[in-house]
Order: sequence, then structure tokens, then C-alpha cells
Amino acid sequence: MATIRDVARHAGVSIATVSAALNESGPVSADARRRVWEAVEAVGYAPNAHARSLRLGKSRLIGAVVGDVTNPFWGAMVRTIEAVAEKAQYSVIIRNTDELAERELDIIEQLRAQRVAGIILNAAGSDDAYLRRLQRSDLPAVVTIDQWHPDLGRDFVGVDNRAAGRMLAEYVIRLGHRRVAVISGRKGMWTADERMKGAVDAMRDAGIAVDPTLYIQTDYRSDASYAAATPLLTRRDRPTAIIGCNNDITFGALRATLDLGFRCPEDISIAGIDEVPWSGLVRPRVTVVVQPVEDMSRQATTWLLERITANDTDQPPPRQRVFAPSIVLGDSCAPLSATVAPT
Amino acid sequence: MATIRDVARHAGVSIATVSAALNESGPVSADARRRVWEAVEAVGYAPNAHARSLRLGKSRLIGAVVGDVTNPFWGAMVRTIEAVAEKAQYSVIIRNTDELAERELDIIEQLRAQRVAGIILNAAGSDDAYLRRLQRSDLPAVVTIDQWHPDLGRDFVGVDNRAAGRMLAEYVIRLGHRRVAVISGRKGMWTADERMKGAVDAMRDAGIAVDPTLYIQTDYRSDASYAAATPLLTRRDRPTAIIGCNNDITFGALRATLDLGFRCPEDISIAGIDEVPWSGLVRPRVTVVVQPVEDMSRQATTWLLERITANDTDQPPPRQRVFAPSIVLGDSCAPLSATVAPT
DNA sequence: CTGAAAGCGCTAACAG
DNA sequence: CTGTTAGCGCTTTCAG
Repeated sequence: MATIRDVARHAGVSIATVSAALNESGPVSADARRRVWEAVEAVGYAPNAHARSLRLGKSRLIGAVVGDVTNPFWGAMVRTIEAVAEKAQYSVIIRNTDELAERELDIIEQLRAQRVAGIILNAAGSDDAYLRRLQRSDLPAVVTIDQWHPDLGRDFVGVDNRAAGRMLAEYVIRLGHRRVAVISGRKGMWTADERMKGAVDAMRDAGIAVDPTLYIQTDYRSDASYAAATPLLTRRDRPTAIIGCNNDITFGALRATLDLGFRCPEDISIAGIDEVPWSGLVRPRVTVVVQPVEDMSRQATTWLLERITANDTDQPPPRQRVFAPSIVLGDSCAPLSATVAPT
Repeated sequence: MATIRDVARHAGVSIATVSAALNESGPVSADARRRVWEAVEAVGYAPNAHARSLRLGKSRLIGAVVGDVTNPFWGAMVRTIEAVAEKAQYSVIIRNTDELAERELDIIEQLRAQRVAGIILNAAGSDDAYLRRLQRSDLPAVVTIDQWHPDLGRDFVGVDNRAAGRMLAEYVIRLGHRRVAVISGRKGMWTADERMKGAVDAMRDAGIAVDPTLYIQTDYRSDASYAAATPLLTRRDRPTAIIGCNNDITFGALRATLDLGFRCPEDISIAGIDEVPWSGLVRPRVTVVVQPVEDMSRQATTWLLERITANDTDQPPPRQRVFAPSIVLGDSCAPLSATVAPT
């Protein structure tokens, strides 16, 4: 592939002039500039990004470390991250962690070796050893997204997850439900704990006796949720409503409900967090709390690019932006009075 | 960030020894090796990928150029591509084209400048100028996926799209339908043309008079499909069945059908191509032809890595692998005899 | 305004 | 077995 030397030779100038012309980083005569561009065209030149990065000591790559692109939540995130990055001439390397802390740390290490300029990170781990390893000072710019870690000292973009859990619980409580199950992600994960806490708080505030066997934390996965929901639904004092703390969990709970021969919402009311794909055609239309995914990923990417561009000396202190979730009503929840009581 | 020099100094050896030790590319005494690894640990060294790529004249990056990660079809593709690439220590840069040929060419040019080692490409354009620009000889290794271009001379992985269209049409014909509409992607796009042709062939083979006003090619997008379906459904001699040639199109057609007050499948039968997300809960359960997305992306990535690794001299000739699609029956199609006739 | 030359961090001869 | 050195392609002083 053509190098800057080929262009210089072809244009009859020095390589320094070519560089100055292409980057507009120095004075070049109109004539030389024209000849350079012609030569670029003629030899099919494109500057070698690796040489450039090496010389400049910085690359135009950013990493997007997400749970799983296959989940519409992360799919939408990645889509927007890519769109915003592209405008600023950055490319995004995508990596899925399946929310496995060990994998995530590995990936971060690899991205560091690749000298990405920055990382948008779904930091899904939680224990101390994990956090310590995330603290290492020689990481590139990082903006965390979705999961918050109080002491990490990084920019964070997410939603008020406690409010999300609370909204859903208050909604079903208002419909009269008293025995409400909540299935959330694994313990220690910020979003999972917060969503659970928000829901439980709402119950407590409503004067409902808190039954811990109704509150389950497992993986944010539909099979885990299915497995968790099944025993709940076959108990004698089964809940009359279930809250699923992400889309996969909601999906699993709904499947379990229907597979066991219950109707939703006639027998069991179900509501969840996160958008449901093809929601217009999913029956019942699930009541969900949604996050402004696009705004979130746009903010995260903007902040990241800002940090990448800023001098080391004027890096802003860690910022947090917490968006408000909103509820989208469907018909997956019925008033308790209209619910067929457990026998 | 630490360089190989820091490691060498710390270990009390030369940089060549460090390189040899880390890459196992030369004889190094056990003692030196140990000291090198200790030094690496101590200074937090990770080899600079840009320097490496520059020196080696090749990178460990591949580009995944897809329609839109947000679509579950592409989401699954990207997921598998990343998984397979990771095992071989390659990173994937993701780019969405929205199937816009101009954007796609731009992106390819950028990836070329970035010196990616290879590209997995959804080549969505079709005109001659486009193809000519894709032909340029100085591109890295390329494997095309989904869309086939006979003369491109690149590896290709996809499905038998004609069979996919045919399967669906034969299915509804077997149910007795005679007035069957088909909505596909834009003209000139291989998958769109093939799926349409497969469906139309099946009609012709069944002795059905071909009514061109029932065969529409538009964008692979739900709003385009919605707009296309609406007039079809409001005609007096409206079709009794609709075939949607990708998931978005099917979704749009279904929405239009329901919005107009028709029931599916009682009034209109609908079937489509591509997986439907949350299909277990979408009502009606749509009958679809699905592609083995995971096998396809695995094959594409494997071939790409193979080409990247092979010497220029022993590059295999262009290969094609065409997977068979399969049909998954739902309840979105009813026998014509059970269908409420247009008034 | 233009050119020569240094050097980013690494690998691979090659010499010791 | 180990060290010295050239050079990958680029940007950027610094002289002319």
C-alpha cells in the first residue's frame, strides 16, 4: 500500500510537505497542495493509522464494553455510540462481557494494550478485588455506563434505578396488589440491587409486610428468571404480580407464567424494566419502565470524547448524569379486584 | 505508559531479549525469561499494538460492516463475529451502514486507512459504479455476507434466499391462498430480488395468475412496509396473505394489518423471513423462515481469519457457502377456507 | 514556503 | 544465549 513517500515522489515534493498539506498543519503553496492531492488520488494513498497513532502517541479507537449486543438495550447503546464516535472520526471496538467480571477485566487489559483512546464501560463486577483492578491508574479515559460504582472516580451515565423499581411497584400496588414478587439481577450489581430496593421500599411505604421469599436476585437472563419464577408461581400463596428487573427477566417470568397455564393479566400481573422488542405485537403488551437509551449513550460518548481531547491538566472532575426512567403502560397488569385469586 | 525499554532496564537485559522472551521468538535463558516477566508485572507493561502493527505491517483488527446492529439479525451476527475473532486475538470494529451504498463505501475506505486486516462485509449496494469501487485491488481480505455479488470475486456466506421466498409462498399456497402479496427489500438488492423471485416462482408453479401490483419492493424497514401494506389492504380485491421478506417488513405489514382492524390470521395470513424477537410472546406467533445466523457468521469469520493468516501466494480461490433456511411454523397463517373473504 | 532528520515502540537480522 | 541496530510510516522541529 502506498506510503507518504510514494505521494511525495509522485508530487515532486518532500514528505514533510505532503504531511503539512494533508493535515493543514503548516504553510504549503497552493501549487504544491494541488500536486499533493493529485498524487494522493493517483497512488490511492491513505495515511497509515498505526504509524500515525504511534507517532502521535494516541489513537482514534474507543472501546465499547457492554453486556451483550444481542440484548436490544445494549444494541441500541452500541448503535448510538458508534454514530456519535463516527462523527468525531473515532472507530469503536465492540466487546461483550456477558456481565462476567473476569472477562471484563481481561477485555479492559486488552483494550489498554491496544492503546484505545478511551473506553465506554459497563462495569458489571462488584467485589473489592475487581474494583481495585479497575482502579489502576494507567487506563485510558473511561466513562462508565449503566452500573454505578461510588468510589470508582469515573464519569457515570445511567438512570435512577431505584426510582425505576419504585415506579413499577407503586403501579401494581395502586392496582391493589399486595403479594408482589420481584426478580432482579445478581446481588452486588448496582442496578439489580437498586431496582430491587426501589420496589421493596415502595412496598414497605405502602404498609405491605415484606416477605423476603418473594424477592429474588439471580442473573439478568431469561432462563434464570424462568427457573426462579416457576417455584414462586406454584406456591400456594403465589404472588398476584411479578416485577422483572430487566427485559430478559421479564421475558422469562412471562414465559413461566404462561407455560404453567396462568393467564396474564387475569391470573398474574407482570411488569418489567427495559424496552420490549416488537412491543406493539407482544401479547399481553407489557407495562415497562424504559430508559432513555439514546440520550444516555450520546452523553457517555460525548463525555468520553471530551476527556480524550482535553489536556491532562484540564480534565474535569468525575461527573455523573442520572436520567429519569419513564413508565409505559401496557395491559399486562390488572387490578387485584379483577384478578383470579390463588386457590 | 511503560515501553519495552522500561522492561529491559528493569530486568537488566536488552530490549531484544525482552521481545524474544515475550514473543517466544528466540532463545532466552530461563533466568532472563523470569526476570523479564517480573519486570513486565512490575512496570505494568503491555506491548503497544500500534508499534507492533506498524513494524509487522499488519494489524489484529477486523471490520464488521453490517446494516444495523439494532436489528436482531445483525446483532446476532456481530455477537458471533466478535466471539470467534476474540479467540484468535482479533478485535472487531463495528460499523453500521443502514444499507446505504454511499456510506458503506466511505466506511470501507476508512477501514482501509485504518489498516484493518480484514472486513466482513454486508455489501448492500448494487449499481455498477458501486461495484467498481468495491473491486479496488488494494482492499484487505474481505468476506461478504448476506448479499451476494456474482462478479465480486470474494468469499460469500449466506442463505438460499430464493428457497426462502419459495418456502413461504408454497406454504401459504398449500393453505389455499391465491391472492398473496409479497413485500421485499429494494430492487437490485440481491436478497430482496431473490426472495421475491422465489415467492413469485412458487405462485407461477402453482398456476396462479401473477398480479404484479401485489409484489412490492421497498426498503427493508418497518415504516416503508407499513406504508406499502396499507393500500394493499384497503383495495377491494385485497390479498388474503402477505409475505414479508425480512423481520422489519413483516413487522410493518402486521402492524398495518392490525391497525386497519383486520385480524391475523382470520382475515389476513402473514408470514415472514428472519427471526422475530421475543417470538414466544408475539401474537399471533408469526410463521417465519429463519437463517442459521450463528453458523453463517462463524463461517464468515473463520474464512476471513484464514485469509488473513495465509500467505499471499496460497490464498484460496473465492468460496461460497450457501446455507439452507428453515421454516418455523406459527399461527399467523390460516387456510383460505377459514379466512373471511374480502367483501 | 520547503526539505532533512529525529524518533514514536516494536521486531528481526546480525554480530558477538 | 544476548545486545546493537535498522527501519516500519508518520509528524514535527529546525535549517535553509
